[in-house]
Amino acid sequence: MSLGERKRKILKAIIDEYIEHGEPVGSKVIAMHSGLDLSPATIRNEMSDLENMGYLQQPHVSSGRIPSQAGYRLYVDELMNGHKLTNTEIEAINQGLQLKMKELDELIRGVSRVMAQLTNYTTYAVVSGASEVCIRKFDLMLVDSRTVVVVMLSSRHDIRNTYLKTAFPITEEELSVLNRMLNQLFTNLTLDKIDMLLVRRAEREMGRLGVLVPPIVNFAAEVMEEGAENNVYVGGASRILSHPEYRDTAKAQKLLDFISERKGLSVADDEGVHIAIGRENNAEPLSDASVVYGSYGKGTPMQGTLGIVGPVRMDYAKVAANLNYFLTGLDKLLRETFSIEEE
Amino acid sequence: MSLGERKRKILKAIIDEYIEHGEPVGSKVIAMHSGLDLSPATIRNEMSDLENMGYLQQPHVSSGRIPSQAGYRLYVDELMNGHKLTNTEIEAINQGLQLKMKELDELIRGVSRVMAQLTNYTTYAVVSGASEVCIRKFDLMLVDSRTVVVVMLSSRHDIRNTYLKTAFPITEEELSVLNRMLNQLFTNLTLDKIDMLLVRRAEREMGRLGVLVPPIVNFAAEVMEEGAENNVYVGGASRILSHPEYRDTAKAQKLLDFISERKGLSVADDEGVHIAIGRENNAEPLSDASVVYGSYGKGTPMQGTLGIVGPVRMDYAKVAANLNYFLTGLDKLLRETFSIEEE
DNA sequence: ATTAGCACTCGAAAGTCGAGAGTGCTAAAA
DNA sequence: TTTTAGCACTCTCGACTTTCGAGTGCTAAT
Repeated sequence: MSLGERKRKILKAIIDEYIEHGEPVGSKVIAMHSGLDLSPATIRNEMSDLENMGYLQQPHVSSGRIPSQAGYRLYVDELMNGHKLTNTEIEAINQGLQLKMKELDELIRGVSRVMAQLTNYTTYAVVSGASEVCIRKFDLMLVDSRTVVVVMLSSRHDIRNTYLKTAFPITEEELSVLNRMLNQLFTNLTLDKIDMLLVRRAEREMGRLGVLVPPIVNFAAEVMEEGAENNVYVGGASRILSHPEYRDTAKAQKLLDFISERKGLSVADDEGVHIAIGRENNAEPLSDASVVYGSYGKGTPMQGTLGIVGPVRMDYAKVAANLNYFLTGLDKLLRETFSIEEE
Repeated sequence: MSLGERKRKILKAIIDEYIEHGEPVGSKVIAMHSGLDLSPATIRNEMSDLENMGYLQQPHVSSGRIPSQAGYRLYVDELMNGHKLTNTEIEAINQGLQLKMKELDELIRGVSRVMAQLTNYTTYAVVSGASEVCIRKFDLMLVDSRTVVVVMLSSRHDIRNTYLKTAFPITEEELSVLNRMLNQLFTNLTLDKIDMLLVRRAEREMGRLGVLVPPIVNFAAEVMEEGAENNVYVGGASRILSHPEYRDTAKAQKLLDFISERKGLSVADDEGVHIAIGRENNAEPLSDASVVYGSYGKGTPMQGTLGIVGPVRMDYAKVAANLNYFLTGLDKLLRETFSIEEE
């Protein structure tokens, strides 16, 4: 059953109005401000129809209507205007993007923070785990004669480090031998290719520095394991507090806790911005929240999803437009960084 | 004017009771549960005195008393019982400490998270800036023929990295020359010792790899600058929401915003646990919050302060005991790591 | 010095009431 | 057939009142 043009216009006007003001909207306001030249009574009839069709609902009989989740869905799919980014927004996004490109491993953390600032909603970024993680490079540095810092670069472009203490002093020369050996034996191997035999062999070959091998390999294994998992960052957690639908602290906390759990957040792996409204999120704590999300960096080792979480009454047009622009920019930067040519 | 023993006992009983239940306490409860063998009427007289002395206050005339900030101060200084850590707490702390000792630069972030989990309050950790920061080591890695990762280790034991792209392919050999040169020229220099002449000279000497010198030195300068600043991490931001005094979202947000500002938080540099109650914090947004904080790692490059922020009605005994134990453990670990012997 | 007794105060919860916004329905107008 | 004016009706919201009870301060007796 498809809606007539007039019903669509009225529905759109109601939702626009409700998104802006957050209060049930009555027939009078729509009659006046919608541009349609109709009396409140006519609007009322149409509203009644829209309610029967499931697009609107009435908190109580003597109050205006608010959109149902189905109503929002239709709005998002077919009714809402594209939001034209303001210059301020564009500038803020561009600036946000430049911020952290220097330090790739901090990038995503920063991105989710910037996006939170931009939209005033809580955001999350999921860095997708890769199935085949390996260590690209080991690098050992001597801090003092008995302290070694091990830096390793994974195929996911994580750079991780760990400190090791030795019982005896070691020299730069010894260390560089160990360094070379680690890079020969343990780079570009996925976790399942590293077995105890290999570790033993390395240990034996290295003489007295052999004791360093197991802790280093262990740490490497940890890095690889973590690299295989999705990694989630949350930005602007406290921002949901500024929205009236989360005036109730318990509700706010439930949502925040769920997000901080870092599980069950929507992940995209195709182009474009996705919107999940209320119960469309298949997670109970999100049943009265909406998530706007999209994928970035597809094809690069840093691919992932950036999402914005807010109340169902959210300015979808604006948020989606912002996210879209942000994603496009981020994508471009990542492609340049990882030298992926457009085909 | 010093308090008689009986008044002290009554005051202690009142504050204990109030901390536990959060509601104004009346004379009856104290008469029954305080162990003192006195009638409510007597208690009332004493309470009246205590109010005149400024240790208690009455929300309204027909309600029980609550402690004033001065009352809490006295309680904290002289009245409260030491809290004996439970086995569960000890275990949780020990586990929390081991968690991240491997990765020093992640350590403090982790510490503040663990402490938040432990106490169910919002926490912060300030890593003190050092006045004389320098780069200890540079380390260059070739990711692919035109991408270099620069890793640098600062005297603050920050390990930071940045990605550089070159217009032309470079070899391992070239890179190791650059690496050696950077380590010779730019390590162990504070920021004020690095001038353009030095950079120019290095640039010239390096031939075609010279173009890499300025961005690397710039980044190093950034790292040094940041190392001179205090660095603040916040843990468990959403936890204040679980305390009834922050049922009011606006209030909660004001406090959270202040903490996230990362400025004006109390820093300690002597032994032991400090407690600042309400307006004792010299920051307006903290005027009805309390901060329990203490210093760790004194003498190591990672020294700083760990603090817990909560409502004035806080279980000081428990929080202080937990923090104290945590700080001691952390301190010990840091001293071992940085090989500082006890004198 | 302590305590029982009692009048008093005041906040919180429940109840009452009128105003106003908004509806649905009906009958007239277009 | 569609639209609209008119009107009775519903229900929330805020203001006001009432009731209840916890807790007090004071007085007089112990």
